[in-house]
Amino acid sequence: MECAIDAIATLGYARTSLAKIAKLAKLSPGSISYHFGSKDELIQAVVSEVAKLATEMMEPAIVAQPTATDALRVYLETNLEFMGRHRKPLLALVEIITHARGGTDTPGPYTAQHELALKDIERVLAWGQGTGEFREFDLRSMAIAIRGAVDAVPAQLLRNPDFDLELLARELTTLFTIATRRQP
Amino acid sequence: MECAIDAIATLGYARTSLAKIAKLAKLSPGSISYHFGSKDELIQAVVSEVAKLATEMMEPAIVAQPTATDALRVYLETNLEFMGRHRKPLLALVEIITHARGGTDTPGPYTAQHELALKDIERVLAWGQGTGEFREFDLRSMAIAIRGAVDAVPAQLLRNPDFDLELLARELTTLFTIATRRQP
DNA sequence: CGACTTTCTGATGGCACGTTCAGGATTTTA
DNA sequence: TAAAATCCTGAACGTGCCATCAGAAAGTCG
Repeated sequence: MECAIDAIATLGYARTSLAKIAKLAKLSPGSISYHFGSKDELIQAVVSEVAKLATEMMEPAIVAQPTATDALRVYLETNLEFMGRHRKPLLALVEIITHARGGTDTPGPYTAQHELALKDIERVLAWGQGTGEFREFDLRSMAIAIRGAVDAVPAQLLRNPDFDLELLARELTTLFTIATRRQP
Repeated sequence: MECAIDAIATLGYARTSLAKIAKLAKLSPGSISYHFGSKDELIQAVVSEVAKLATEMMEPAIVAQPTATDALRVYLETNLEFMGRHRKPLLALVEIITHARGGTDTPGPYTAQHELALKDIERVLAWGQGTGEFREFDLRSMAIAIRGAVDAVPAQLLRNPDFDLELLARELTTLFTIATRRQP
């Protein structure tokens, strides 16, 4: 799985084959099929692992915040911090999620996950509107903007490895703090 | 090319083959190679066509605005309007851009295009900061947030065809108007 | 030490892909 | 209408892919 992450993050999803992963792991191609059954199961295993790692790192810090404004700030901070700390796993995850498409009919296996991420944000936003911290706005639209900003980061990271994540984290928190708060 | 757009938008980039496109166009596979030389050239032709269509539709309206605030608003409006009007071409374009990766070394053919898009936004933002309409913020960070929000839309559109683009356009313009303006 | 399970190998089959090509069909030109 | 240019076909080739499998290798246990 480590080598699979490495391969996907380096080569991209499309160019990653079991043979390439096997070479990285110094194994024969058949050996991977033996352990994981199929390529899809290997991919699924990688997704589960990284997603678990991410939520374990982020969720506790977020729900511990006293106000919605703080929760939103910590949401952005922990997300970007995770990207800095676990670059390769994250890039692999993004590669997989953006490239995996269900058949013509099936809705695709990871769209549900994205929907869940939006719902998480909406919950924080609804909280802030409930307490009066936030102004009135459409929950879904604001959630899309927030998640969109976060999802844009991996591409930047891929292009420029020296990208300043801390600066972006500060800017995004002030940006969305201003954009969500009740106006004076 | 029309059928190529249709195929990519419907099936996704990975599942689109020359054979599938040929079937849609009621042609034989060889015929496509005859006209375009290679698959890459066909893809390139699609990208050029759609990109030209997009810039022709959006750029004049944006540069005609008197203030940076207006320009930013129109930037968001025209972008989302284009997505509503030309859904399939846009989805195809996004599929291609996000899925095309250069070799391990080459930087990828379309990353430059994305960088250009960010630079365009930064120019508007710098204008607004120069005139004093906008507060001080990091240009790149704000541009990433804006572009990220716009780029998140196609995925939504794919998931929910009845998505309310006009509502989103209104919400995003107020969001970023508030986020960029000089504070009272 | 010998039997059993677990792990691995490397060749194999079947498949889809992009591309090529000789030749037939169609349209344009003279 | 005859010749020439253009367009198209459908089969063929080479490649890379995932999955399979008989058997070798390594580890485990009575």
